[in-house]
Amino acid sequence: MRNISSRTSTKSKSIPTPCCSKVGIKKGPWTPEEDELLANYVKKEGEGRWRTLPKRAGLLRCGKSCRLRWMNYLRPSVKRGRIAPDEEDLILRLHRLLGNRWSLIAGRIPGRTDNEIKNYWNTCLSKKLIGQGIDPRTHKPLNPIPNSSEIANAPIQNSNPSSFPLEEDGKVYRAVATRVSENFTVTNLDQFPNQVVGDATKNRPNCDGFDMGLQSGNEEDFIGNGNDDTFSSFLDSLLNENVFVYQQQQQLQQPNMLEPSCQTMVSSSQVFNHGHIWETEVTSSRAALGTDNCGASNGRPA
DNA sequence: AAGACGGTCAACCGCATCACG
DNA sequence: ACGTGATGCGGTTGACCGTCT
Repeated sequence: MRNISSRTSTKSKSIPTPCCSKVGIKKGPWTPEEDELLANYVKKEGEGRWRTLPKRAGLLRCGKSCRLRWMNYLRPSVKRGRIAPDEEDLILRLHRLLGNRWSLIAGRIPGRTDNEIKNYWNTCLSKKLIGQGIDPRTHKPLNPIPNSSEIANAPIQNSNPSSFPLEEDGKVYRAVATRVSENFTVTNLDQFPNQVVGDATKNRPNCDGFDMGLQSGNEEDFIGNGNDDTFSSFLDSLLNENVFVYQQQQQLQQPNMLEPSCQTMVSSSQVFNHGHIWETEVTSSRAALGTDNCGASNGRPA
């Protein structure tokens, strides 16, 4: 990680913006003095009220800039340094499950920010996947081999779905999973605010090419209130299942490509799943809205 | 030695959602 | 129900730095 102080004396960007266009509002890299002012103020007064914070803290910055600086750099819980191999593995699996939901992914990796993970993905991981012949958006082979694509494109069926009420960061999630014969297909990992379920399909973040489908917010499917433990354990199980299928696809395409850490996980998944083939199909937002170019249909079959 | 090039990452931008009156 | 300000999120930009030629 580059030392921030080496960048603090650089020229500020000068493009005017709606929130920073006021005369006297500073832009560009933060100086150590500004960092200290902000950190001291937030430690003393707490987070929030970002709009008025700069004035109260004696900073010539807009509130957005202050919030970003605190969240991505100054917060004590922010972990600096290189992404560890196990973190990278986790990012890969979470991205396969969640798509470009950087804040959700970051929420599962202690000390890492969404910005950091997003940067790491865009600069390192996506290129690494492309180099391995894998589409970083879909996590499927760029040039599918028929046999392997059979796994990747296992039919999504909708008989007897089970809903998983989940909650994280104060938001409620729903994952609808369907077990069909030997295949377990997660057909929906839905997110919606607890209070406005009906708006769940509006403006979902970019799914970035996932094979997306989204069940419209149907409150009858929702079973009670979940908690973070439920979400964690469910997501963990998804991750374990997901890595198994992921490695299966990779093995079919490039048999000698597995890294040692992944091989270990595959073994455990195989034991856990009693040799069954598991498929995880995670769906996300924008396709369901008809506002992206993912080319996906509107959710699961009825 | 120096310019070109590419990678990295902090910061900015626009937009959507939330909260509240 | 509606309007408005605050907050949060993902995409993009551009400066810095190391490596290559």
